[in-house]
Amino acid sequence: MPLTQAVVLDAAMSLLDEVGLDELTTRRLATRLNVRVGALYWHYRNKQALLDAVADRIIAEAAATPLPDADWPDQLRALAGAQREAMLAHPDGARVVASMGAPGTQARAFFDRLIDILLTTGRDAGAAETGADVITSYVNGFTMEEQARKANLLSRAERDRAFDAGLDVVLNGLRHTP
Amino acid sequence: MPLTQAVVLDAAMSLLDEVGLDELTTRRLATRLNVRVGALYWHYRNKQALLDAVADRIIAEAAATPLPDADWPDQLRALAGAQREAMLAHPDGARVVASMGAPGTQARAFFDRLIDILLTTGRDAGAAETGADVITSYVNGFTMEEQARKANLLSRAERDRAFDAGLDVVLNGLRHTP
DNA sequence: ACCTGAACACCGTTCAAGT
DNA sequence: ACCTGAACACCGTTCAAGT
Repeated sequence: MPLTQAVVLDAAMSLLDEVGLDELTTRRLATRLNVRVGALYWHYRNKQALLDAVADRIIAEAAATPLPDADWPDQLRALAGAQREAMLAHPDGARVVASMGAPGTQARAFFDRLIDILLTTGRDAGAAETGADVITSYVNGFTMEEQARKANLLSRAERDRAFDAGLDVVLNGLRHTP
Repeated sequence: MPLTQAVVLDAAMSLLDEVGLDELTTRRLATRLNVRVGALYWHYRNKQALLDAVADRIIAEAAATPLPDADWPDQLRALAGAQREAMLAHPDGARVVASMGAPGTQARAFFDRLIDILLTTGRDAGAAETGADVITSYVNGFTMEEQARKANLLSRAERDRAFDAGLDVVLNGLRHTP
């Protein structure tokens, strides 16, 4: 049967999981799909478009996480944690997400969930956006650093503690910023 | 005269400034230095080692910023702002810093300045490290996103306001976290 | 010590031509 | 509509040999 965007994307995801971003090449991907390289360009305009789809699929795992029946800081904690998990679940996941050319549907959906929670705290739209920005910047910055440099130095438990401690600072900031 | 690490690094910096990270290739760099590609490998083990040096030089601009004679939140603000400026001053600066393989002398020096300021607030070593981590994660995460996706959508003034608003949240968090 | 010459094993992208 | 064949214009890295 012919290739589809979804089939190419699935193959790209498993190639990423097996070899990491630097070895995720269009040629390897084509070989894996039993197709010549040029065929990929019928389904994705270029490699970056494919990587954007990969990023959005990673974020989809976080965007789908159920909200706990708890207060807003714990809800934000759940989403922030899910976003970190989703990126850590794939080699170079944070780098793929950070190098995204344009936010996809899932990225927007995830961001909107943060906004919605923050709006329940009596913030106006601007303050909610600031809050969502701080959280995503912190999560992406932390996880990028973690995956690039700390994963082989610190245990997973130590990194979890560091992430949670930093997130507490951010959430305390949101509590005390109008 | 023969090449040195410093000469190669200088050329790499100006090539980055002119063409960006994706076009900063060892071959272009060699051409610019009037040398064959292989010569670079006498001075740097590989391309990543050179990029690490580039990253450390970018951070050097922030690490050298003078501390204002102000309270600790304003001092942290100055350092965080300088780090963002340093990355924004070069195309893909945030991506270069975030993709750093190992922190160099300047990265450590910058981090230590954050730690020192946080230690003046009565925090213990662990809490100071958490604080420095939150700040660098936020600054790197924000600037990465900014340079990759927002620079052409929002004006510099709008992005400055967004950065400052988020930084205020982080600093309020530090104020209200023991 | 420092660089050249030359090779090795790759890349991403395009596009006429096939089916 | 979807893919092949084949090319174009590159990559990063290594290393014997030169100076």
